[in-house]
Amino acid sequence: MATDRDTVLEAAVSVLSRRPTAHLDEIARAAGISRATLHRLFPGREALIREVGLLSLHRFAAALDTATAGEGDAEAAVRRLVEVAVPDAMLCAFLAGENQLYDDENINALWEAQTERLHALFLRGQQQGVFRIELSAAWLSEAFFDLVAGVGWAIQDGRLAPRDAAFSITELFLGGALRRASSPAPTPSSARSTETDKP
Amino acid sequence: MATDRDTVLEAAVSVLSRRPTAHLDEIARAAGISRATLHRLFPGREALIREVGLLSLHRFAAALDTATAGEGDAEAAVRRLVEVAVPDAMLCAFLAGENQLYDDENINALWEAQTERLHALFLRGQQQGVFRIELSAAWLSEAFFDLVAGVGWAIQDGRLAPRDAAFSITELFLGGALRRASSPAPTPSSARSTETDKP
DNA sequence: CAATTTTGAGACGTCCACGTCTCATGTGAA
DNA sequence: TTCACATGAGACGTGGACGTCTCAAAATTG
Repeated sequence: MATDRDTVLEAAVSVLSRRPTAHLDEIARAAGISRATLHRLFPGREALIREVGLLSLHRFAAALDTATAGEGDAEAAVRRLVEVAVPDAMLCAFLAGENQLYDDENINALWEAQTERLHALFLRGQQQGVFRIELSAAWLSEAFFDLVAGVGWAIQDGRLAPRDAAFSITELFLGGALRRASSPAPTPSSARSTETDKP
Repeated sequence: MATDRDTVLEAAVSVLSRRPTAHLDEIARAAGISRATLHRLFPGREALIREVGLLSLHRFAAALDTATAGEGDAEAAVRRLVEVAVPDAMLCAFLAGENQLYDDENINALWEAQTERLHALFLRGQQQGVFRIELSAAWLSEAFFDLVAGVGWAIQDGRLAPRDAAFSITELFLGGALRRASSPAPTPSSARSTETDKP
């Protein structure tokens, strides 16, 4: 049963995303198995968190695939991506917290690749004229991933209902990222000047 | 020199926010002091991270204070808050990652208090009619903090220029949170229904 | 039912980070 | 200069998590 490993890994994520220093006992108990079995599945702690990272990255890559994030209207692509990525939001939360501390070259390359795909999506949206250009595509990618990760944490802690997650992300993010048809886009230079409160 | 402790704590944040399992050697080196001096300043690891949490919470509370987040127009309050909170974004990143794993009752109470202040700000904005009501105030608080934390990480990793941080957060977040004057607000129920891509 | 495999529980030994100590060096004040 | 104090470097003991092992119980398979 190859799915058994994934089940354990998902349980590990739910623990590690909140308490990165959790003992293996705790992770094993969260997965419903004994510490011995955990060691039979994964040689050690290092291997475990490495596989957790890989699973998370593969899941996110799969989300980008099934959402066909690289094709068509960028706004629609973002909506699809959110819908598909939210179930794995906790894995994204783990990635956001752990970020780039892996020595594994393979993992870093995978991470870079997915980041690049996200970046390309928002860049395409800007070229299509649907996303604002005052906000850099890099920042849009960053913020998008932060919101997905935040949703993962919030759901785990019971602060957000899972059924509201996709709607919440989509509305908030697109509201800030989409270029409003009517209003002329403010230039970054004009907006950067320290604007005070109200006229 | 009371500021010495804070300097060390800030250095500790920059390490711990990215690698929560970092050894004390690493933290000491990041702070430019020896492990012995680190132990002289803080009795142990537990005390260190506890004080890091306290510093972070106090800084965020101070940001809410100096931004007078509890008064006046909610939109202007958010703009002020972003401007003041961004310099301490890394501390928020630490809080976001560590979240609620403290046994200390004092810290948890402090955390709850600041969360409540944020929540009240967005609730007030909704009552004033400036913030969208389809997005719950709880979610707005959550997302706001996530973005600030994300900016902290991004700045540390050099993915975002510090001078762009406040503008990026403000524009993206307010763009999604502000109620657009013209368009009628979509109801959550209508929006929740699985909307496909484009008509 | 019998045989095989898998799992859980527990007992070890090992290793490393932590906490404490001492001592030499460096720094500031008298 | 001299003294008092703080700091850095290093050694040392300890505790606890980790990794490995064994054995009994349970599950699966025939």
